[in-house]
Amino acid sequence: MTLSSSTRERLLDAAEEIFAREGYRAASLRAITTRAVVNLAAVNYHFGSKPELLEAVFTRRLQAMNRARVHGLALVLESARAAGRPPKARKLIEAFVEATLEHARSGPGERNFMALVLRSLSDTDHTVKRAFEDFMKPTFDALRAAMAEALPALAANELWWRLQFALGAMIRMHHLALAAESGGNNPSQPAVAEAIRLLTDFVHAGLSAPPAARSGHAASAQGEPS
Amino acid sequence: MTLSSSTRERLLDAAEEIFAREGYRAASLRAITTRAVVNLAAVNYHFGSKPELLEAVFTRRLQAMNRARVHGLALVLESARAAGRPPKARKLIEAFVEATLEHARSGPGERNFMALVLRSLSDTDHTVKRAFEDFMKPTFDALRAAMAEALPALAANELWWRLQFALGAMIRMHHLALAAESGGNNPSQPAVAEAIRLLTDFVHAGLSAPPAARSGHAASAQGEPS
DNA sequence: GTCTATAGATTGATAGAC
DNA sequence: GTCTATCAATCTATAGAC
Repeated sequence: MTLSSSTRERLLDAAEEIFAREGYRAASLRAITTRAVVNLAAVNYHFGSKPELLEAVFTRRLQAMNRARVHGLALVLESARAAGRPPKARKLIEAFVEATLEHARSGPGERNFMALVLRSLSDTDHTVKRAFEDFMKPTFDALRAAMAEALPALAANELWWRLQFALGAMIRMHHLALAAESGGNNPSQPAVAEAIRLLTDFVHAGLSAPPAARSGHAASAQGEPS
Repeated sequence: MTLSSSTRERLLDAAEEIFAREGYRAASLRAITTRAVVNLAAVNYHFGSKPELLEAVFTRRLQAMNRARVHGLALVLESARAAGRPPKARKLIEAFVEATLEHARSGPGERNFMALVLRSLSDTDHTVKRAFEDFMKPTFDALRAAMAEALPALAANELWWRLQFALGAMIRMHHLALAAESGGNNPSQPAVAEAIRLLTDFVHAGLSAPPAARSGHAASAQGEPS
């Protein structure tokens, strides 16, 4: 933890790291302030409370992260439009996955933040859920809109679910990569690069599979609530 | 919480439920003993400590759950062998997913336990990780062995990753179903049934996609450590 | 803005009567 | 086996000196 930055930022860095490693609930303000080499009372002075500190950690990096992903999608859409043809599903997946990983590796802070995001995806703590609620949505919507152009044959409901499955596969890869990384046994960089390629293949095949034959009730055509 | 069962079992039931809902760390022994209508000191008397209580919760249902899944796979393998042909990947997926869901719905206790398993998959707490460590492995190995017969063209490494992606998709479906279920807005039973069918389609397409063209280094042919 | 000191609540665990 | 009572540790948050 560099002492050159302000107390406020050192607190955000330390919180990001410890929330990611220990989880929101298990992380104590004492551990965070100690890591930040800052007085315990500074949290209350600068942020007010522990929940507000978590919120500040999120808002600091969310914009940049989502912008990187949506930008990656936009590039693919643009070049497809310029060529007068629909975008390719595979290109969109690659853009999304690569933008995410590239951003997550752009610095140590971003790396910690990615770990925190991953954790938060399955954290059921009330505070975490609320702070994280609107995070995936704009990005997911952008992905869905782009993918709808690439796969016009899919019903809205079917596309929604397939994208959720794709997200699940992607999240699992991140989990395994992160666990191997911090778990001591180094999976070596090439293995991760290989995994990304395998992920793209898998997800692409799943998304591009022929639409399910409608077996009766078409009532499930509308998207999910959330 | 029925009062007809023993103190020990009422504690296990209550712990299962509250660990699943609040998470291991956030769940207090007071909340658990209150729910079980049992004295606070009973936890220490019957199990010794909080970690040991968690372990007892796991071991109570693990066997039955994994047996149901492995049995589902075995049935498919058997009938394929009887017919003298390799098993179908789709049948294996269906068997695995259905055995899991069927078991998870076989009773209120099993339902809670499934929620706890889901939580534990991404819990980074030391105690939870240790208690959960060897849980997925035997089942995953059975799935991998069966699937290797169905998809002999895939390299071991590639099959390993694809199965992990498939698991990720499955886990995500469970997460969404569970969140919708406990989140008030009822996704209606048919929607979940539809999701299972869509999941099977997605996963099957991903698993059965043609093997990746080996792009140079064949060093990644061995399976992952864990 | 940063510090010390501490309030106030909650936790896991246990001693000892019954 | 079950109870009451309580210890010791830990937590978030805050009051008030500097």
